[in-house]
Amino acid sequence: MKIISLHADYIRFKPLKKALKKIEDLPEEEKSGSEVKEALVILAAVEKTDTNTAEVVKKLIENIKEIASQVKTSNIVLYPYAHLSSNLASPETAIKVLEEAEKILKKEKFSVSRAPFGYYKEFEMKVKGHPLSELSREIKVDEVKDAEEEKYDSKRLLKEISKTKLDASRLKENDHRILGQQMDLYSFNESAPGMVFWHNNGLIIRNELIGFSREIIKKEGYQEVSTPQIIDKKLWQISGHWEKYRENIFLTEYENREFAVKPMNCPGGILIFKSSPKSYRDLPLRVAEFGIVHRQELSGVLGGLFRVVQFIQDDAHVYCTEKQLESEIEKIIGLIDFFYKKFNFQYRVELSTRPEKRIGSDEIWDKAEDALKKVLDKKKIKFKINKGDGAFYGPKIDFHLKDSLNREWQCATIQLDFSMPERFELEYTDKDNKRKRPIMIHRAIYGSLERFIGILIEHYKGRLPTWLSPIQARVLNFTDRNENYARKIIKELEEKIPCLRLDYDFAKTTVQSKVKEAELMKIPYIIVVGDREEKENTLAVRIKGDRKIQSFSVGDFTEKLKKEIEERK
RNA sequence: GCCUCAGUAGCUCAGUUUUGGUUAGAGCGUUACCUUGGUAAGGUAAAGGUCCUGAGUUCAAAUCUCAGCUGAGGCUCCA
Repeated sequence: MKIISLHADYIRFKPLKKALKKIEDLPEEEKSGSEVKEALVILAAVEKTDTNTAEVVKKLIENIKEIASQVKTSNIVLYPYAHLSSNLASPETAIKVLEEAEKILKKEKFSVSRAPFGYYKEFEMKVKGHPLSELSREIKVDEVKDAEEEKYDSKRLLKEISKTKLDASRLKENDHRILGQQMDLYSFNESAPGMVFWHNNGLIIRNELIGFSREIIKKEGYQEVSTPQIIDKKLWQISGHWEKYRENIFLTEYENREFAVKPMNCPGGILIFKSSPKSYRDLPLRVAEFGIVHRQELSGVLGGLFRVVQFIQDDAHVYCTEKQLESEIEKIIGLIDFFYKKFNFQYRVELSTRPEKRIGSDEIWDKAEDALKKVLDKKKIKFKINKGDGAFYGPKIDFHLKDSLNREWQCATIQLDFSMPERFELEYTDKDNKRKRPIMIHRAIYGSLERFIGILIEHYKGRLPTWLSPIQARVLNFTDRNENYARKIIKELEEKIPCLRLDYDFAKTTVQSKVKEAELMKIPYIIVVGDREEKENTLAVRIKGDRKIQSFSVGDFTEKLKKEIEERK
């Protein structure tokens, strides 16, 4: 807000006609204008930046009071004067500020006149010539200071972010939410609903799964990329997400530009595709991204790791020609089957076909659906057809897995897409030197790492394969006498298997209690050493909960464990 | 988002309605000390509580009322 204060012998003003259409008519007594003597005239312009009107008014009053006491008058004239600024607030805001200021000044025993807002007015005044008779002031509310002044009590707020308490009354014993807590994998907090706080142990599983995927897809000829977390709204308008998916998108802003927190990875990936011209020799182009996405979901659908707001997709986009389509899909189905067999998952397949609202010709849809069907048949995969359930841009194959309550969750997905290449005008130069449009395949194998880990935990009842176990082996000593030998064993194991996740428990309690503790953490290899082992230079190992204890030489055990981890078993 | 249910110590739970009432209890875990043992809980002691948050009713609220948050199951939608 900008003001000029003028200390005048008198001011006379009279409204002539409305300058703004929406302004209400003046009451009769104001139509003839008025005259104020010995006045402090405040020419005022409220600006767009004056959003915190309460603070602005407060500061305006402070300024007026200060000047009024200096020039020794109590007659204030508030005079709207738009010409002081080129960045005016809305008339509503301006009137609000001026009215509020008038009210407060009157309470403080000033005599206040307010010239009508939104009228062309004629005015006449005689300004005194003393040093304080003409002053200009800029009234600014400091945003940072403003935030500080906002009253909050951090101790009280701390009370509000209590830890999330799980109601396990209807859950099975092997529910991932119960096991996740027992095995110290992750937690939730009400301050971030639907978002996972990964503890060290859980993050190990996530990283191992990603590592496994990286290794496999590299062999399959994939590149890997990473795209920004927030991207200008424009991109989502181009992709169509703005219309189709808006209510699920988190919005933010940066320097007066609207940004969307990405709900999907594809549009970002497409920008990489477009960053350089493509040739038919580049196709099929397989690009993977382990991308973090955020989606606003209805609060009632959230649940454990199965349905979350923030998750990582093992996403990939394959850009290919029509001819390559079938073999690419076949490859992806093979890949999904390979991954799911690795975990002994029984999955159910659905083929979703053209919906009523769709883009693309029937011919293309025929081709696309046929391609998907053909590959499924060829692979002898049983599937259910979900008529009309495809995406608006193409048909899809979904892979479903079951949880401990026998509910099905969609994990892997293969989606054909003719829409994005069109909207983003993707092109490659073909053999005949003509520009052609590639087809895009979206695919995810785990689907979301979160959901997949939830299913994994329940599937294995917490007893994960060794390569995924957060703690792969724990060394226990029988008595203090055996601690040195135990440390020697640890050193040897760590030297021979550098990536081994090994820990120990030398607590001065019974072996039974230490074994129990280790079993609760579902540690696959519990290595116990006592006088006997020390004497024979062996290890007594409890393998994957088996009560029959096996004895190994250190060398044999190391070999076995190393092999198992390397082969991801 | 809607319907139903739940939230008390790090974890699992008593206590909460019928009946609001002194300093909110237990087991496990933790810490200290004792115990030196052969594969899912060795002993003793101590520490540990925002009774989800806020407001209301009341002389008095973990307990009653209202609002909100989070979680669970279901509906609907998705990976």
